[in-house]
Amino acid sequence: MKIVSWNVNSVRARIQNILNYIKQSSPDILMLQEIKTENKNFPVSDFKNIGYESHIFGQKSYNGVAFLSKIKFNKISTGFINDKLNQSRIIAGDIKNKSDLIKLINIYVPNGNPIDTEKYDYKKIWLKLFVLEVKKTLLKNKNIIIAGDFNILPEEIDSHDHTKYENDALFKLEIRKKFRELVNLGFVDVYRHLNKDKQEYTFWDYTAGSWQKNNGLRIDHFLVSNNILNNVKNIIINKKPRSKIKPSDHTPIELEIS
DNA sequence: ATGGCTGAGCTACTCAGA
Repeated sequence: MKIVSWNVNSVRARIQNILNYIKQSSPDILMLQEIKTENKNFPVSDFKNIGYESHIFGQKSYNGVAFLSKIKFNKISTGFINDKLNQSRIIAGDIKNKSDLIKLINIYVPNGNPIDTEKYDYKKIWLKLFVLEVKKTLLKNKNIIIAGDFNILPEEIDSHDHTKYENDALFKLEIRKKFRELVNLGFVDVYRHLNKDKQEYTFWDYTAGSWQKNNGLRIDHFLVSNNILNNVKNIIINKKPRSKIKPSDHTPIELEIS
């Protein structure tokens, strides 16, 4: 089964790129972040026409997450944490994989910049609530996949120049500690697990020729719980969509499980 | 390079992104 996570930076502005990507890559499940639209304006029929059901947690202008899926989802929920600002940042649902029931949690973590503002406090509180809720969820289901735009650079190797990010909400030590805390509940950062020293990115800023210079960041991640780590076959950062006309600033990360 | 693009909402310009 192929499960993909992609921050598309507006589902409506990106519809043709997304449809092209799906036709080439044919994921079983596509987890979208930053759809930037309300449920009623989500292009459900465009995806239905190529065989995908939509499960949407939208918001006007900002944020918003969704699942596109060829397979059936159960128990879709949009209230995973009590988001203090009522922003649409998490959608979760259960899927059947052979005899396993797997909970998929699709997240768009707050950016948190600049760090001397309430935006940074919101990111910290959000992460705290999220870690607490994942810990509770693990007691009920040991099979969990968390994927999405984490807005966290886990280590120095995950950016083109970590010295520029020491006082950035993506790389502040206390934020990276929250990421470690989440992993230490019993997860594996799949990309880093299978690529110990490789320096690849999932995001390149639109400005300053970042893409051309490969000045990127690895901030989109797949965390798989230890119980299903043996099911992981492969993980790939697919850079092709970032090279297209009118791209998202993020590119898809693709997980293959058995 | 001290935010240099981009999208949404709206229809001039701000907010947000990372």
